[in-house]
Amino acid sequence: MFDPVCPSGLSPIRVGDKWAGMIIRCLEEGPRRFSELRVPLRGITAKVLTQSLRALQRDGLVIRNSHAAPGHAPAPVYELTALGRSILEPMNAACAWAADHWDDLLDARES
Amino acid sequence: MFDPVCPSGLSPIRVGDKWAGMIIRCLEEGPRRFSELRVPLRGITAKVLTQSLRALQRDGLVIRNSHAAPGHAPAPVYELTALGRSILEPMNAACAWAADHWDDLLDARES
DNA sequence: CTGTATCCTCCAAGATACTG
DNA sequence: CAGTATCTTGGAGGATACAG
Repeated sequence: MFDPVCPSGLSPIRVGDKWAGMIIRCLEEGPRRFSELRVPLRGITAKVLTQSLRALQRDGLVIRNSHAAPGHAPAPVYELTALGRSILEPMNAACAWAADHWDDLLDARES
Repeated sequence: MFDPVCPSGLSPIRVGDKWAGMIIRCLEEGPRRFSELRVPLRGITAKVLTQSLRALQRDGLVIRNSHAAPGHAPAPVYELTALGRSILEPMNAACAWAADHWDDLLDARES
């Protein structure tokens, strides 16, 4: 299990629901299709991915484009909106914090 | 209802559990006692405040000091650790983002 | 492939009552 | 004042089956 907000799991900072941060990370490098998202997000079910994506659309962070080419099956792609890209900044700040203080967080838990 | 991460409620960025961000904000200006925290955090029950505080202690963000003076009842105070204060930085980044994009978030929801 | 429809489980969070 | 002890519940999230 990895963390949207960096190394993995311990950071108290979250973005949206359980998967939202990771979805945003997956869309960072460009538009992706439904099944492409399911690969890095191992373990997510179709239902939950749909739910998270709908929530991100509702909040204006992600947009769904239905590229229907004639003679082809419709191939919708999801991509970040400008708003969605803008949230990468605070996410990266959170990520940097988590990386900087990883040892402190680990120490606090085990002691 | 207000938001740990700024204006109020809509921001997809969260810190810890439901109350953690707000608790951290309440401790920003100095140590506070249990009952002092319950005032700004209106509606929180003793049980849930205890739980959140224990989680913050476990993660090393908050420390509980039991100032027992002779002849007085014990008066524990909660305060941020250095680690706890350090998380204010990414929280403020998230806060700034939320403030900057408040209108976008509102527009996305209502349309 | 891209979903929707059901059903189920678990747990965060609240209500309430009680204790040192 | 500063909690602990129970009980309850709404909803997030997962499993599985089915659909266009």
